[in-house]
Amino acid sequence: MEWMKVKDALKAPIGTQLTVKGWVRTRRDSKADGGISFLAVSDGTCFDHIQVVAKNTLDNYPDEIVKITSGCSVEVDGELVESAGRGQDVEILAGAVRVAGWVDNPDSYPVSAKRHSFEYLREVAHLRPRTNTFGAVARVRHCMSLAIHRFFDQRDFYYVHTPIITGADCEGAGEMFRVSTLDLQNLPRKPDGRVNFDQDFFGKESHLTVSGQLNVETFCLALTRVYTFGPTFRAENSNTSRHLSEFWMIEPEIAFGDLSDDADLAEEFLKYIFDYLLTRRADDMAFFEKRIDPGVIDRLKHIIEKPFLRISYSEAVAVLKKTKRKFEFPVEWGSDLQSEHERFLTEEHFKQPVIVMDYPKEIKAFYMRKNDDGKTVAALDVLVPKIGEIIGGSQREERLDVLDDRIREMGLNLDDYWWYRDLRRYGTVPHSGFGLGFERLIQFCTGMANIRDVIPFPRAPRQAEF
RNA sequence: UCCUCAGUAGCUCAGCUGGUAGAGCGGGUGGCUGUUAACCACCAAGUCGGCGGUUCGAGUCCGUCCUGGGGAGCCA
Repeated sequence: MEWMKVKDALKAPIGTQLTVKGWVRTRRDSKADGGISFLAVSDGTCFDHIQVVAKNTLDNYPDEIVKITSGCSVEVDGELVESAGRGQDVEILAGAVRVAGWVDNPDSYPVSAKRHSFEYLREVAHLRPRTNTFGAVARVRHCMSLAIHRFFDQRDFYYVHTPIITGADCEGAGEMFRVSTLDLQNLPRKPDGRVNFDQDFFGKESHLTVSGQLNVETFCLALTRVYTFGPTFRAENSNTSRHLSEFWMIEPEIAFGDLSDDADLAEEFLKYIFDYLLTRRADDMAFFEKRIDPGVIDRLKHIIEKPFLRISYSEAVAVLKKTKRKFEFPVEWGSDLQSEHERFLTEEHFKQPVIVMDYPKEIKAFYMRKNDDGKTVAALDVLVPKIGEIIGGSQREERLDVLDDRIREMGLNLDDYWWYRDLRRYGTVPHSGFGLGFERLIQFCTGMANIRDVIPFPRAPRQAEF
């Protein structure tokens, strides 16, 4: 008999002879006709499980089937039939049920058939994929990854694998994890007492990357349109529902593109991937809508349907200063917009996604292109309801002399950026890009409150068990 | 890192002003039922986060450490 995944079995014609394999969610018994057991079997290929009907005529009924508990793995041969009960359209009338793996101690099975808190499930991260929520999150993550790659592929972007280990301590995007093979108990020293990194694996200090942007720019200025999508690391001791020590980031970069092109790309990107998600994972999204975050589907549709408004930072500040609404943090030209300001703009004032452009140069990174006014840089933030900033991007400074001034202004060392500066010496062009955190994207489109629940194995301060 | 709340059966929690522990779910057994958040009865299960202190006596009070949640900062 053909092994069918549950997602296909649920749609197969009545009468199909098939085998399904998976894990039992629940077993319910009836005494009718001398005994019938109902097994809810899930293989994770879709949100729903399939019901298996096992009758007492099966030879292992009394010895095995009635002892099956949540978590047991089974292989079932049988026929797909119309369900004689309510609650499902089809079910499998079993001809054979083989138990592949028992549950050692059903009394203490960590993900028993009951409600569990997310906090608890984090402690059993190896078993939580078997729950409705984490199965759905895993499928949504996959779907969104695919959507991102398809979006870029269809638009002639090449996927560039930027390095995980970096010797360039450049970006200043927070604390970095050191990569070293030196013996911590016996560090080689220089005469002045400092650690001698000449003897380290790479012959210099090295760290885990905090961004692939600088590297991907090099390929942008050769392949025209590129993107990275990979893990990034921050050693910040920040313990919140929106931060991880290890997370995934998407960073496209376009040559011969200015800030306006960048904004176009960001808007088209978000609309595409959310539409793809709603189309392809309707089952999981219905679950998130019903059980996790009512309203999440409307928020996504809102982004798909509404045009993104574009305003300057200065205009945004003017709007915020004019409103009667009280904020915890004051609004002043020159300081960064707080989350409450961003949400006010997109949720209450404009009631649509907003792209804020041209921020004061003091609050933005050195590589962002200086505008003619001398006060602002060509940066953009895409603001959406519920979370505020979802994307941050900029046009990069392509003029070597201006870039050098900015590096010096920020107190950085020109030599550290020698290869980055070379890009401005050899065939420089205007180029732009943006970045977004993949897990925050998944949080947004599932409504999951804690970022540790949208990545399979979260890494956070004091948390790397699995 | 700071502020704040919490840590009691496998899980979620209750336990008033200190007198040596209880419920629901889950699990087991039996009854009933084409079951599906099933229902009814019974049973098992906890050195009350660790260490120290106050007290005749601490789950309950004090100190400290560990762990987790929420918020802040930082940011993606």
